[in-house]
Amino acid sequence: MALKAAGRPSAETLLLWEREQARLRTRVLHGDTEAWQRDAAFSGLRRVGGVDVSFVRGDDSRACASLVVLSFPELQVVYEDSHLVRLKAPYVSGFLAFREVPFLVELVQRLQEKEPGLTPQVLLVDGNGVLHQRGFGVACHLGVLTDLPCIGVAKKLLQVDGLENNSLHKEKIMSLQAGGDTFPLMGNSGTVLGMALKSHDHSTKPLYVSVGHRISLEVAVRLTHHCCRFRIPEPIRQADIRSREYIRRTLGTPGSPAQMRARSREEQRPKAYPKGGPGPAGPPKDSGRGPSPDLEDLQLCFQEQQDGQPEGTGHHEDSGLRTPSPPWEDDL
DNA sequence: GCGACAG
DNA sequence: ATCTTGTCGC
Repeated sequence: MALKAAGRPSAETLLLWEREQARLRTRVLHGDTEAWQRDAAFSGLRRVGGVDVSFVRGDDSRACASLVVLSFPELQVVYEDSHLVRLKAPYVSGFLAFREVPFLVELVQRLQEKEPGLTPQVLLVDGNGVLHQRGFGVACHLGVLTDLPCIGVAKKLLQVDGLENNSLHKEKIMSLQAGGDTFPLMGNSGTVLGMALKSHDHSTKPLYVSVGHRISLEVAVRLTHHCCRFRIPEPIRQADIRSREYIRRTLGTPGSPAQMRARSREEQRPKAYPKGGPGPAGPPKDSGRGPSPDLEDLQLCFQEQQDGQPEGTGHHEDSGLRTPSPPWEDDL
């Protein structure tokens, strides 16, 4: 009865999934249940978790699930667990949780067994909460199954209940001024399903924050903003970076053009230099350099330039004069 | 046939 | 979700 990780689930499966979502939905706790959520400075909040799943390009059944815990408000990683997993369900919009959530629950359980003292007081989840076709996105699903406060943070607007990424929506985005600015996402039903959040001053694309479990929308938005050193909140960003890094290091990307080129370069070059140091025209690369400034951040910002609008200012022709706020820092 | 489509 | 180019600045 094991589902293939690729291919569309049958209509019967989708009906079962819908019933499961409806059943679990009754267990969502709305509103703030923790003392720190009521405090203007989040006093008492010490640990914020983030989860993410990264995928193997050529393989539709393997992925890496990561859970990280960060100190608050410092946002330093104090726990990480990355695990290679075998996917059992395909991605279907509206049913993301059935693909990812089993592994996320397992990561939380492992943490509670090994390091219960590091259990996060709130979890930021890549995806939506109640901003969902049936009001039960992955952040609600994970929240109910773990009973941890959860916040849904999506990078794209899920167009449900009349919400549309149309010109009016884009106007509202452009009207956002400073980091922390928001506008409500009101469905046809008249309910506010979530908030669009400008996560920092120079971010073009907003985040779409919605409630998962045991937290109010206002607190969810304010906390998400407090977690943003760059566009993506640090807990999710660290989980993303670490899960991708795990895949890159263990599986590489066999077969990809870039990997093939990298491999042939690697084979032609001697791995050790027994005598003369680095070969003929080999300037000593970086000898005593400290950790170079977040290389990962640059990758994220390029991704934004891809799925975002081409951002007409992305030229380098305006040399010399001014360096206002480079458009490519959007994801930093 | 066409548009939509969290991750 | 995944891949991808090249460039500036410290």
